Amino acid sequence: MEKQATIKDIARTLKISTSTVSRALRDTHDVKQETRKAVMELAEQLNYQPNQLALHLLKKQTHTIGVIVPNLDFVISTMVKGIDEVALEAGYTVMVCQSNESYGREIVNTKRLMDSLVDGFIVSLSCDTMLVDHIKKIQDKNKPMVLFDRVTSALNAPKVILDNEEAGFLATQHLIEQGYKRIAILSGPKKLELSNNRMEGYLKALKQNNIKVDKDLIVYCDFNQDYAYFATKELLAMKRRPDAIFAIADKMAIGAMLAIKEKKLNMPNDIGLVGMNNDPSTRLVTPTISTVEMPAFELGKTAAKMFIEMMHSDKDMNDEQIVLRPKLIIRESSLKIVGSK
Amino acid sequence: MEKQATIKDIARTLKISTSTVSRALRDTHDVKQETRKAVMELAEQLNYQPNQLALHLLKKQTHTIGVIVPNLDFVISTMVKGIDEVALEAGYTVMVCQSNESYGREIVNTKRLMDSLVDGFIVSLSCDTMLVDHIKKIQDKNKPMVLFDRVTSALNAPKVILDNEEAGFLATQHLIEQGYKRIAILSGPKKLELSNNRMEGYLKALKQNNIKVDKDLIVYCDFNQDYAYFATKELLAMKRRPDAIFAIADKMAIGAMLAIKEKKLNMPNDIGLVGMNNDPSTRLVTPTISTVEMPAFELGKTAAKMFIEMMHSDKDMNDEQIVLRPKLIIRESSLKIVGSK
DNA sequence: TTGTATGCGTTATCAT
DNA sequence: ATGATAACGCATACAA
Repeated sequence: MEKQATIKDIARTLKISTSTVSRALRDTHDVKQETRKAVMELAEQLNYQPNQLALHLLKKQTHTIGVIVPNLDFVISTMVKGIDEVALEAGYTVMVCQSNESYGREIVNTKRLMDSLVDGFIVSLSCDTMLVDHIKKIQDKNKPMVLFDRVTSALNAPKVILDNEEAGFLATQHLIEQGYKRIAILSGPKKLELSNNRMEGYLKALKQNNIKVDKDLIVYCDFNQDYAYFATKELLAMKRRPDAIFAIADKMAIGAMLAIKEKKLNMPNDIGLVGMNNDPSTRLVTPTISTVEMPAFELGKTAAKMFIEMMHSDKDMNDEQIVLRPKLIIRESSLKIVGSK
Repeated sequence: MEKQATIKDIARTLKISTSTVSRALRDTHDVKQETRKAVMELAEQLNYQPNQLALHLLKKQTHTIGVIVPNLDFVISTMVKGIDEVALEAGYTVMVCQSNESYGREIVNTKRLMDSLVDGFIVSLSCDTMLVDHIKKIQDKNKPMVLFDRVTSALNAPKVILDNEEAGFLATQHLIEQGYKRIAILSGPKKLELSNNRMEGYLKALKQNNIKVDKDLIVYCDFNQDYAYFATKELLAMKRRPDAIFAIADKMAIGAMLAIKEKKLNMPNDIGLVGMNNDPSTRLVTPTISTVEMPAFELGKTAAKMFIEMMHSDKDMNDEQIVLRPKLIIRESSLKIVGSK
């Protein structure tokens, strides 16, 4: 309806200067009780709200965090919720931009937010991202930035991640303990370090158990159900097919499950399956799918806390890295009851 | 690294006035080729980027849209993706705030964004929202606002919604055609008009088929799997239990499914089930769950387009309402093959 | 074609 | 205790 009232309006009406109004609105001292009261009352009456834009320009900060994520699937939106929670409490507003797994989109988004809109960034890389110059630009401008979940060693920045090697190890070791011998891995895009780390956990488990690595059982896949479905079909068509599959994301595990069912193979008896992320659907399908859970909400919160700390301190935090622990959740798809075979 | 270069820096270096620089950077005429070229080159070299905050203050707009959503589940994040797409193309940046289905949180979020941070809002209400004064305030300040998906007639604003009555009708009519007689509905919170509209579709279908309404078969439920699970258990414990259930959201349908399976009832033979939203998990479970699909991405895009139109025109659009059509997807949970009983 | 002055809303510095 | 003024970075009406 009406135009937003400003300090000037108050000053004019009360026939005092804008500086006095400004002070009355904030300071406790240096202003007469009487004036202060008058100002407060009029402000209330006019429903005065300080113009944030003016403050932003003046203070050169916006109290806004740019959050760049590859998409908003279950796990990531849980992380975002964590970021949100901490940010809100610290007085920050969050701008979430999804890059849709596109490198180009990620660049556009960071560029747009960079130009004085946000104080800093919390970033998780898209699958598609190879070069990280656009991220380096953030650092060049001295804006605080924290990487989380999908990080890269090409960037020297504070990071909050899952212990992905441990996750890969847990899943694989579990399959081995259940008696599976030929364990395939559906890994993610090679560009993502997270894929490689989970794979290293897989390799480590094989090695510790003296199982020879079979290159044919290592498949690189997109984070995508359909792709995983086709990849699994191929795996199952091998002369010596795998007797277990570790998919490094539940979306892919679901794709694998569909291929396995189509082939009329029984889980866990004919073939074992473990996914990762504890996506709600893994509990709903038949059989239920074992998975490695990551503390997504906690991870988001931690990233935000780290960001806030980085904002408020001036020490170099680029070497800091917080690693959270994954947790194995055993369900039907990989649990061979003793003697059930 | 270095401080961001400003127009002043360029002016000083080139020994010309800031206004000339400003013009050279934008206008085509009114500036000598020579000067223009010099300015452009120096700007390039200094990596000059206009300070958005200054522009915001000057123009009194931010080219930012505040998007308030109750959460970021599958359907909603699909809608947000649609909003994002259109907004980006139109040169707007999107600030997504999830209210977590909390009335209080919704208020905090709108308030925070309102204070000169965004040019307007695209809003979907939280389950919990009863009063809409905080939304009315947006309108009082003459900020464009579009409601989508979860809307309320308490607000006079442009709206983009699904034809929820039609959705309810489609689902119920389908169940009736499959021969189900005692059809229960798991409806959502009464506060949400969307719940009531879907329910009206349900009632309409019953009426058209001369089926008497049984109040015991109408259950109000939270949008939540667990709640639906317990509600369904109660329904199934009735002396004359329903032989079909329409859950107005897939999350609830999943809850219902779990209760049905626990009771060892067969879908679709002993009992039929239809959900709504076409959540990916409905295709994964056994049996697959019939559902009513809404064009979520399209709905988001439409809302954003409407918002942009509202920004650029000054005609009163408060009475506009765009209604999108739902689509029934029949799957195993409700399809009785003829003679299969 | 270019420069000067003013303003967007606020706070901080320096007077008074 | 309060006021005048400058500044944040930019655009624009008005002069020249």
